[in-house]
Amino acid sequence: MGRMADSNRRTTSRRALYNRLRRMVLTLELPPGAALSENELAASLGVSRTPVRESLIMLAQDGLVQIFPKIGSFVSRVDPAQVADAQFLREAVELAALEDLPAELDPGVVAELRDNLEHQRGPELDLEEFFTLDEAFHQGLLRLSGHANAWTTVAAAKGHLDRARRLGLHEHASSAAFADQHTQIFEAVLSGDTDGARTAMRTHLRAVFSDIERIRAHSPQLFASDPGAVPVRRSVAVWE
Amino acid sequence: MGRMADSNRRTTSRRALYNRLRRMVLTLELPPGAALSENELAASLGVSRTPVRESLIMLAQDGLVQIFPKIGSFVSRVDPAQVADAQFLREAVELAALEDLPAELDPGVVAELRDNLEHQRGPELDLEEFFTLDEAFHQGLLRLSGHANAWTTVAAAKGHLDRARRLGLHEHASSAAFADQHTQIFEAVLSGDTDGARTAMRTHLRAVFSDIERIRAHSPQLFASDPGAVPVRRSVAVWE
DNA sequence: CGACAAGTGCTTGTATACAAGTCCTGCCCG
DNA sequence: CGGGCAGGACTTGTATACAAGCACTTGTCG
Repeated sequence: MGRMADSNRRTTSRRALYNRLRRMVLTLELPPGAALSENELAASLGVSRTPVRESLIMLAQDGLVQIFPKIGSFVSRVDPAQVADAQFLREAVELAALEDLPAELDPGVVAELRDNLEHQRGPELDLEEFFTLDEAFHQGLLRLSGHANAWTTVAAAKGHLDRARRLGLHEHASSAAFADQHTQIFEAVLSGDTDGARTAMRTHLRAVFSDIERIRAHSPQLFASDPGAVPVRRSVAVWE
Repeated sequence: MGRMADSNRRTTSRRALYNRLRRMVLTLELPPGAALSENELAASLGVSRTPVRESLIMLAQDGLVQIFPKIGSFVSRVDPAQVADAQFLREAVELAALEDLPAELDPGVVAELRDNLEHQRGPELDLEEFFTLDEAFHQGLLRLSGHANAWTTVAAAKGHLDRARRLGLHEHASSAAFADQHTQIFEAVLSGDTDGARTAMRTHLRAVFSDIERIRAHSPQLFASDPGAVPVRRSVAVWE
């Protein structure tokens, strides 16, 4: 997350573009490897190259876009190394948060989490909806431990991980299993069983991770083999 | 760390500026709160506004610079909340890494760490030198656990923490005490005493943190009180 | 027929001009 | 003397023009 760089009321078009493109990248609407032409984007969005270009630079800073000078800009492929890093980091942070839980849990957040879990069991659950709930659940746990802001830092480094997870959810909706794991974690937290919560969390996060490995074998073209490799320019390019 | 966004051989002037300004911000050569005029920078560096501006946008994305539209760009003040976040994150990651140490430690890295610690005890130690050694020491520990890359992610979020630490080191050189703590951690790692290493690490990191709190009371103007507050434009501005 | 080379169209990088907003200064008027 | 308002000097935001480089296409020559 860009950590709210400008922070001003007036929304500049660069910022709007950044948010929009970022969402499109994270939701895979812009798939890994997709070419992002500054000219095309500018024309289709009705602005000049400048704000487009600057928003791409911001996304590149997030690691979500790669800019090759004089060649082109591309949605970065999911980098397994970065996914692993983000996974390790996330596990470390979430487990540390569980160790840091106060004796008295914030009842508001607890209620919110309970509500969240109930929704997760909903029968007709859109993948995007589940993803949002999942995100909110984990963030809620961090808020319980008083480290809400740390989540935004983790979220910033989580771009590659999130895209990989989304790929996993797209392929086989295993949301029910994840919902069960969430419930297990939550109940351990409520009963004050820190060790149990940590174990359940570890199990959960590793399940997510192995899901990703499976996906990688299945759709290798979305992953980067050599991070330095330059994508070929769409020659005959089916592309739309 | 910008995670090497372009990754190409040819160094663009934007990238050079980014690296240069970034270093200046992190070393406090550009102190928190300093105004960064695109025009001034461009003129003094002999380039146009474009690369200057774009490098500032990258720094803003890192949270090291704040851009207020139509008002100005400023080196961001050290945000205590972000420092605390980075501290929590760092502790979580480094402790998790200690739990992840392999049975057989890489002898090359071990030798490197031993060498590093020896240098830390050097009599005439520049603050910058100590800081570099400190950084290398912690990174080395992460490499031992096989999570070298996770360090770069942590480093990216560590900007505010690092600047606060540097402030602390500037005020009273307590490097000797830190060197002792480093040695204690290292020896616990070598002897396979995971719990001892974790305890020592926790003690060490918290000592660093309390150092920061002390500095904040001492030099509050370098810290942000209200993160959303807009700096006043230098009116008569002593400024240089 | 094959290989090489100029050409063409794309890309991003940089420079510059202008637009729009903010803040301070100083004049003018009550 | 004090208040208000206009102007100017600064800021960043956006648009546009041109420069430089890469990749493919195509024509030409051996």
